[in-house]
Amino acid sequence: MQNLLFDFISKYISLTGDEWNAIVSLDLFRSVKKGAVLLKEGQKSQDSYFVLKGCIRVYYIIDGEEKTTAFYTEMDAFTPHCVINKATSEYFISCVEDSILAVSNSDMEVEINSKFPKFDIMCRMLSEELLAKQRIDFDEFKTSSPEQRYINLMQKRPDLIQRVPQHQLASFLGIKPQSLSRLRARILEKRS
Amino acid sequence: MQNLLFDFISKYISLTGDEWNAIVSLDLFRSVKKGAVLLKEGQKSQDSYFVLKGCIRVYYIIDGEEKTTAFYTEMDAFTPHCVINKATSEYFISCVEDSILAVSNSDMEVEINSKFPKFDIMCRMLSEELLAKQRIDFDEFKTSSPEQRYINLMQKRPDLIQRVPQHQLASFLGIKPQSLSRLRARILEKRS
DNA sequence: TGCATTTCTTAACTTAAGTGAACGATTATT
DNA sequence: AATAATCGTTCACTTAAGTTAAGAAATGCA
Repeated sequence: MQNLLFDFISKYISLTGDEWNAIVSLDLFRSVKKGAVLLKEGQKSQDSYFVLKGCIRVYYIIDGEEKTTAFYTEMDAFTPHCVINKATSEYFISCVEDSILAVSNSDMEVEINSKFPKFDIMCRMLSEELLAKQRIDFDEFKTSSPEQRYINLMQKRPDLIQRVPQHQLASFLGIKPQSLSRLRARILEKRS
Repeated sequence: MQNLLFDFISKYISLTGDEWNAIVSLDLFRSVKKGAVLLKEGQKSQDSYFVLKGCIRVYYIIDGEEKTTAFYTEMDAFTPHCVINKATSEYFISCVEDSILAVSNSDMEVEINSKFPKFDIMCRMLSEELLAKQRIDFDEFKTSSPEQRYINLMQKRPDLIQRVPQHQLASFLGIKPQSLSRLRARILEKRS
């Protein structure tokens, strides 16, 4: 399981044994049960996540309704907004499935980064890449209809459709669960 | 005008005279006329932008139609996707108004960053911040209706409504120009 | 296992966005 | 200054999403 993290980091920088040992010694790995809430609205946190196995989701509660806006799965990295701007969280994070995560807090990161400046470079590369990628996702969302978004999702993240409840998928696509049901029926209709 | 860039950088790191001189000597500042196209779909580029004055926009041409997805105004920094992943651009960038930009290319950045590692830290902080901020914007977009999005825009970026053509605003809000007209009339109706 | 809760789907109705077209108003172009 | 092109708005009509409600299926819990 640790190998996955090693492989991920190796995409950005090459690690010496010492550097890798420093990471391992941080004891980052956590098993988390399905349904567990990692962060609540209004809480403060310093934790960043890397998903080794499983799936976590970001959701808001607006007028008593859950609105899911993001899913992170295997090999996805995620630092909540509240960690960056040192405020209280505007959203919840919970586990969609039993998951294994690498959880690092910002103190650890400051320490590791000061010892190995290479990690700063990695973090920069990673967040620049994620920023540009997310920009494209956002653009795609803006420029397409709910039906197109669902079809895109089938192509780009087909696993999500299987492993995530429909009502969570719906708000992820920016619509209501009933609309998603209807839209799926419409697509099946067309295919036949 | 240069002061604006200095102030911006100072939000992240403190600069020595030498460091600031190194930046100034790069001769980054460009005047760009309204309507000028900075990047075309299919082109390669290494340029990142920082807006000192004016406004630039990102747009796609889909089925012959322009779809505007982003505006960058005073004190906004923007690195196109194609610079990060070294591919050809999937979108256009053009000038909404006569503008003054700081344009840096990645070679310069590599050079400056290797001389002054501090800049790597700044880039990391900046892109982490932008990533988290954009995540919130995306979430807000997903969880609200076109009408709510427009009302949000009135509060958060009222200048955009004044300085940008309606049809560009419309696709920025994920709708057609006619719908934006209608929606604005609806809001005025309610206020009276 | 049985009961309760949650989830998904379907349906009828309402509301708002998409579409195509027309119209002045503004802006560019020659 | 005259002409063309673009832009913003309005309208009538179509299409799809939101809403409310109901029922079936799946899930969780006792």
